[in-house]
Amino acid sequence: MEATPISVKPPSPPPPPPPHLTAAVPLSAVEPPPSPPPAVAAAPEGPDALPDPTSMNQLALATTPKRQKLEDAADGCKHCACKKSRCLKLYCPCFAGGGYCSEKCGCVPCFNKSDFAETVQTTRKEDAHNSSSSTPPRRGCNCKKSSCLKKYCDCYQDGTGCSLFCRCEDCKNPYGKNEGFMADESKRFIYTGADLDHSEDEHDFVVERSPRLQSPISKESSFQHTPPRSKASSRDTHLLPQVLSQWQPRSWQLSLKRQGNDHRAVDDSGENHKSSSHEWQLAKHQVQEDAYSISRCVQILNGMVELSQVEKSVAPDVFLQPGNREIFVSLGLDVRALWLKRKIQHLT
DNA sequence: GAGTTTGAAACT
DNA sequence: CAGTTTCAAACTC
Repeated sequence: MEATPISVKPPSPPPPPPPHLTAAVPLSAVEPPPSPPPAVAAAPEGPDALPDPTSMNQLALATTPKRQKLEDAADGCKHCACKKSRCLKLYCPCFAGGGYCSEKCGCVPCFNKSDFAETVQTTRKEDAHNSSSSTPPRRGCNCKKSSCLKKYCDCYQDGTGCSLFCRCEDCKNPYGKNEGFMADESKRFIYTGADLDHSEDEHDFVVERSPRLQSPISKESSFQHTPPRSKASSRDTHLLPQVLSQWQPRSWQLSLKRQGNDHRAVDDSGENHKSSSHEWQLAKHQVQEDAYSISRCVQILNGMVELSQVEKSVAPDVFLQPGNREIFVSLGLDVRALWLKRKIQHLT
């Protein structure tokens, strides 16, 4: 999610195109030329055609798709086909992706063009302004019926496994299930604190119910299978530990908020808050540390198709340096291999 | 190609 | 903030 340039859910609607604009430029004038039928994707479809995850990417690349997948083109346009949103709402993948629609889009009418840059900018600006800064960017999917087996699922579509950040139900993502492995004390702490009864003291909740905080990322059992991918997506970031340092699950925020409230409540005693805050910091630090563990790096390494066996055998030496581990994990998928190869060269 | 299903965004 | 509606893509037939 992605590096989400704009708010995912702005609370107020973007304004319609300014009257002067629409008056000066009739809708018909901004309608894109009839778009060619979407190029097609021969991706296997239907429940029976559940992809072999290991061959999925090759298959998608090698065959003519039955339906063109909305993915970034070179110009950043996703080739939408909006009809009602005027491409000024997040329904429009081009708008949501921060780019303009292109001539290849089939959208009508379209105001997400450089011709209407002012309108677009105003809309974005207001969206950003209206959106709550406390709302974390969406991470992972929220599938309920598709079992993460279809492209409705962002994770599946990106060829990534679901993570604990997903809220999917009955997850069967072939790239890696979200099995709710955090259904132990760690989960309660990290993820679903809000599910618990908070009528009791929050400090007890934090300290006593999470005696051993484990990293959701480093716990390898969370991902049943993560095959190599040929496609990288910004949305993959929901799997990356770096997210942990940038994003706090709602429950964390709630927890902190409550701690703040408790703070007022127990201000006189003081110590409780101080110690829980300390515990909190320790726990957070522990998560971040686990996220950059050697085992985590090796896990990522194993899934990298860009590296040879020899390189993979040497790469762990690079991870001996904690700084290297953090860089490696934090790097985007597209440059991770390049960076690692360079490091390996320095070693040898 | 039309109709249905799905999940996210927008709205109430 | 939960429930509903709207929207556009994915999917089925």
